[in-house]
Amino acid sequence: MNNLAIARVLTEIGDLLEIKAENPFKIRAYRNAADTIAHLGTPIAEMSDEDRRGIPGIGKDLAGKIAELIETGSARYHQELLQEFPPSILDLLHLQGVGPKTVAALFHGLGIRTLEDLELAARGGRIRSLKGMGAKKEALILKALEDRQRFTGRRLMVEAADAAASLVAALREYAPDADISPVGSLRRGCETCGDIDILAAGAPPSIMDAFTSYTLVERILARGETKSSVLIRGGFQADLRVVPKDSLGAALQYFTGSKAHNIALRDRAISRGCKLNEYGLFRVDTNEFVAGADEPGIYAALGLAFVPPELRENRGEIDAAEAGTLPRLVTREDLRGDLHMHTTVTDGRADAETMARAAQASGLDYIAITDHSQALAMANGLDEARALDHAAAIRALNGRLDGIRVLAGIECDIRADGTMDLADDCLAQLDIVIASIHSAFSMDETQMTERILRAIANPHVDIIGHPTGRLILKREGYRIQLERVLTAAAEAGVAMEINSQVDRLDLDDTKARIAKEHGVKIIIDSDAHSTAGLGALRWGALTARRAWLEPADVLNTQPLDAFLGSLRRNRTRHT
DNA sequence: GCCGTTTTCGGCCCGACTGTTTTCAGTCG
Repeated sequence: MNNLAIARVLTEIGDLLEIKAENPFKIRAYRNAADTIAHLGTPIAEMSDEDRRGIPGIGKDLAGKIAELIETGSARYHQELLQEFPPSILDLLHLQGVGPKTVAALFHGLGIRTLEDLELAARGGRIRSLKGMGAKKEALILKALEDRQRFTGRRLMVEAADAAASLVAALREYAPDADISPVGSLRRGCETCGDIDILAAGAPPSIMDAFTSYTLVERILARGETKSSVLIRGGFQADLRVVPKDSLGAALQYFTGSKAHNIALRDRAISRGCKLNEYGLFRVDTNEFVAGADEPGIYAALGLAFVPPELRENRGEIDAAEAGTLPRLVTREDLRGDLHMHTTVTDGRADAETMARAAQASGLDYIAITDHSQALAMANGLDEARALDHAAAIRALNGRLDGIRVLAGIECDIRADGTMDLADDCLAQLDIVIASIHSAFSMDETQMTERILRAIANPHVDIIGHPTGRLILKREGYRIQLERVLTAAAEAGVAMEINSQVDRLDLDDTKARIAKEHGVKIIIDSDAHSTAGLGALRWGALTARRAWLEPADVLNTQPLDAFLGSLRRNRTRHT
């Protein structure tokens, strides 16, 4: 069983326990563990029992259940719970406005087991026969069933960012003196977002009207003095919170999350005789306001260095903030070059010169043109002769450009057997080579690992492109033994890419962090297929920040000469 | 179920909004 499968079982146990009205802290323990394991990076199946128990939030009991899952593929405790409740009942729990208490009442009171049962009962007016439920609740449930398809699940960060930007612009126009900004997972730079959270500090109460009457609002879920929720066209839920200006910092902290980070921070507040909420940090005994006007003030009052939003996942950042060892995170502005892009010679939409001028305008000092190799026939991939002609044309381009340097490279396919799609003497004549997999995804883990190891062993390969091949929300990455790949890359001096395409972000944050721990250097690049595509670097940089990367971890933060010198092909060989 | 330079037992984050209510439980983030 892999980490995600184990996490799913633990989450399901948590959900079932909640319907059973078990101890809420026990439920939290299961969910915490599920979240931790889902983001672990290394396969928990390969860890020793002792190492597993060293993971925060995993104790004797959970370690036992995890071992049982790995050894037998299921857990007795989980199966026992499923004897009590049919698994289809969990679908009910995921409806908007339906929680564990409602699910339990529906199941025990009316025998409702499925979404179909629920719809029939609601239409038949039978829900209102239950204690604490009325006609409105019935209507709410029917709405939730209706919205289920359109408004469930997470979406790509870029879609949330776009939707949030228009909404924030509209609100700022309404209340120009207020501090209005996106918070939540969007501010943390998460690769997907489930909803859009917006904070308005110092806005007049009437901003709620501006919010609920925003042109794209389809339905109002809640409307209060300080908090409202709406569904907007395109499938997002958006929440607006209003606080006084004095509470700006506390509210930013509170609504940026994550939940796990906030719980840990409030724990810390309690241990220091304080209480932390969205209005500020207060002494419990005197109710004295300690901090809250600005966000760094909250962290300082708790004895912590300011934690950048991207790190707030309770993955070690609080200890690091206490010890003063937080990284100085890389920024988009630190990037001097972009080493992966395509032109009209293969499947891009602009020629090399247009791409170069656009890159220069975006503040870059150097780029590499890396069109596809021949295996990608549908993209008009290059054979050796065309690749070398293209390289000559790219180098000639430098004579017409001033202030930006263009490198001649290739994104060369890694064939199924691990050999490169172009001959070594061709690759040797280029300035930079990215090796990527675009075919035969469904190999087993060992074969796929050997395939990439063979590519790393080729002395002309500088970078492994989108190393796991995942497409966010669409396709899981191919299965590889990441540790082996990273160890080999570190030894060979091959860099790993963070591909900035919004549906790739590959390596992802967790894996890029592990790469850094293995001493592997990272290259953040856009994989642009048009001039607009160059803007994607922003998302790659966010992912790198979530991976705790500093400028020194990222090769293309360096000036051109130093960058070239750090490429595998140009490094002095140690024998 | 986890966790402990106060604790191996007794803690475990916090507040807003809704609906069905005469004071609050349930849900959500």
